[in-house]
Amino acid sequence: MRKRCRRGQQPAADPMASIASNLSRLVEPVVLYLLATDQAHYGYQFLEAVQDFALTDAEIDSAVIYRTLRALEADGLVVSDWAPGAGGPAKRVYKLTPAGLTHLKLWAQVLDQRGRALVYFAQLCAEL
Amino acid sequence: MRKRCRRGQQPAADPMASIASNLSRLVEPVVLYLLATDQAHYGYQFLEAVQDFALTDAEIDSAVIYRTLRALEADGLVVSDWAPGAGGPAKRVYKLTPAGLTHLKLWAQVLDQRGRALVYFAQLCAEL
DNA sequence: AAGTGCTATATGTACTCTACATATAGGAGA
DNA sequence: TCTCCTATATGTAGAGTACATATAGCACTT
Repeated sequence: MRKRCRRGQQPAADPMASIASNLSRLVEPVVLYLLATDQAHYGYQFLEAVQDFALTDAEIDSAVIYRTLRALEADGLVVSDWAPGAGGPAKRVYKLTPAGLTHLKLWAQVLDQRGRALVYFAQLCAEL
Repeated sequence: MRKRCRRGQQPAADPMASIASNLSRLVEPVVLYLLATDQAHYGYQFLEAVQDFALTDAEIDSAVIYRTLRALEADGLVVSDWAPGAGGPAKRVYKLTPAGLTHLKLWAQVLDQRGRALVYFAQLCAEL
């Protein structure tokens, strides 16, 4: 059988997880939200905070976090500064810009709409 | 500004649409559902049926439909047969297999879960 | 001094999904 | 013949991601 699972690791053990792995990770909106609520301010911290966040149950890759943050900065949705490491290496600390907050609000509207559509679709399927 | 929009066409005119375009199209479950409910049986028909279906408001590309159907067949979730064209070229007609129906039910569970998470997340953002 | 482990950022590579473009072909009607 | 609608298919490129790897600071142990 062809590999249906973009993200490997599951040896077809859990079909639910295998399907869920095909959904977008939505790292961008979660990162923006965590910044907006002061729950995380630099890459390594997001790595832990995002896992707790239930938008996806898959483990988020650190590479994705770091690249997402850089992309957000390139778009002016966040800004960064280096902070000396407190008992460890230096951190690149991020702050949300006004544009970033606006962007998060847009994400919220889109995700609400999409979420309702998904629930509705699931209900249609359940009636089969 | 970097191109945030994987699917082009919007000239930054509608930021909502631009964000929504970053969401997965979820063509696979919709195709399975349309097959299960006898709403479509071949590629060109899915092309129209999928547009009406509100899981995504973006226009679905025909290439995606055809490749999705072939992939589903490679996995044994659907089977196909050629049917002579009624006033037009021949059609490759698809049927859902039992495995395909099972797969759709799994999709439904995953999407219900994900949908609720999205709505919840949107609500958290709205409280900002 | 060297080794281990945690913190922290970053890049290289490969794969999937998708957008957009293009190719092919049958049939109907002008 | 030309054009249009129906119908399937492939080529290519970009985005998002998984997995692997490289780097370095600091603390603690041996």
